Amino acid sequence: MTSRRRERDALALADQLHSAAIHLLRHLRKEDDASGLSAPRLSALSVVVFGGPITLGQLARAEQVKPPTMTRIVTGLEKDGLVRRKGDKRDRRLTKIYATPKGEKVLVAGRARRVELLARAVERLGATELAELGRGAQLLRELIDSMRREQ
Amino acid sequence: MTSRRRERDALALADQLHSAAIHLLRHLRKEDDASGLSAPRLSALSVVVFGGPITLGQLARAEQVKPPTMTRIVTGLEKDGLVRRKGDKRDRRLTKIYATPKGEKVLVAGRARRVELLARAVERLGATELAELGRGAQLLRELIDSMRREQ
DNA sequence: AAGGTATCGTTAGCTGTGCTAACGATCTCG
DNA sequence: CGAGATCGTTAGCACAGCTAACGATACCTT
Repeated sequence: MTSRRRERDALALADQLHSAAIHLLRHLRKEDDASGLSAPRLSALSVVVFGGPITLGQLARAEQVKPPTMTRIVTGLEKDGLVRRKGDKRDRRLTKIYATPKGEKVLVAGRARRVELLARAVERLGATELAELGRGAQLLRELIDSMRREQ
Repeated sequence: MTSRRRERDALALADQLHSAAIHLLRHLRKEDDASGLSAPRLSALSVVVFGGPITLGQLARAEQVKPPTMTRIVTGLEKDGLVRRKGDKRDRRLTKIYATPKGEKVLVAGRARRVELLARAVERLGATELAELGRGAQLLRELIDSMRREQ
């Protein structure tokens, strides 16, 4: 029965991916700390910087988080001057989040520091492995997107 | 300069992996919650179940966490009857952690539920993509191991 | 044998992230 | 105008991560 085998493979792979994600983040968290930004803040700031002005609710959805959680993340970023809140003129229920110049700078610097460890490890790979891992990352992203759509 | 390009590729890849890990865990956390076990507890329980009796310190190192953190994780698992502490006869400073039968059962059930969402998504892949993603997962694990060995 | 040092696990206390419930403010639509 | 929907915030809970400090135990050197 080949479907049995497929299912077992899928389960084993899912488990490996889960475990890898946990351990990867534990390593990178140390680098995040060096920049003074936690992983969730860095991730949210990244969305704001690259996704332009965005409402808090949209940001929460983008980060797969409930609004109260995003409120505090944004508050933390704002306290550090990386982001600022601005009410929407049209709909005054909305809070738009803008990246400050400092926020953009810190993001770039933080990102470089954050991925340095991982990038150093990546650089030790051969060209073939680099391509294979890149393909894996792409597939993983697509997988996550498909999970989100299914929900 | 080809090294420039390599560096840029490595950085972009590191960034993708980081982002993917964050979003993957956010999705799976919902399934973890359904089993009553958080991701760190599930991960620690898994090590105990499959890694046999183990000291708290070894468990902390295996999970890339400081001892006080592991103390609380184990306390939570013990309170749920999934694990039990037992002093080592030889070296009475050590606390050995044992999985209970209930712990083993819960791990299996929790794991199945946890990876179901991810496995469903994985099963939608073609055979080629499945193999590619498997290769990516393997490389990622090796990458993490090499990061751990580095420092 | 004894005393100093090292190791192990725990406790205490801080920060940050996640949630739900409830609320006030605002918009929308009948 | 008023009822209901939507948005962000506040309050309060649980958990996970850390450092610092401590008691208990083991080890080692004298």
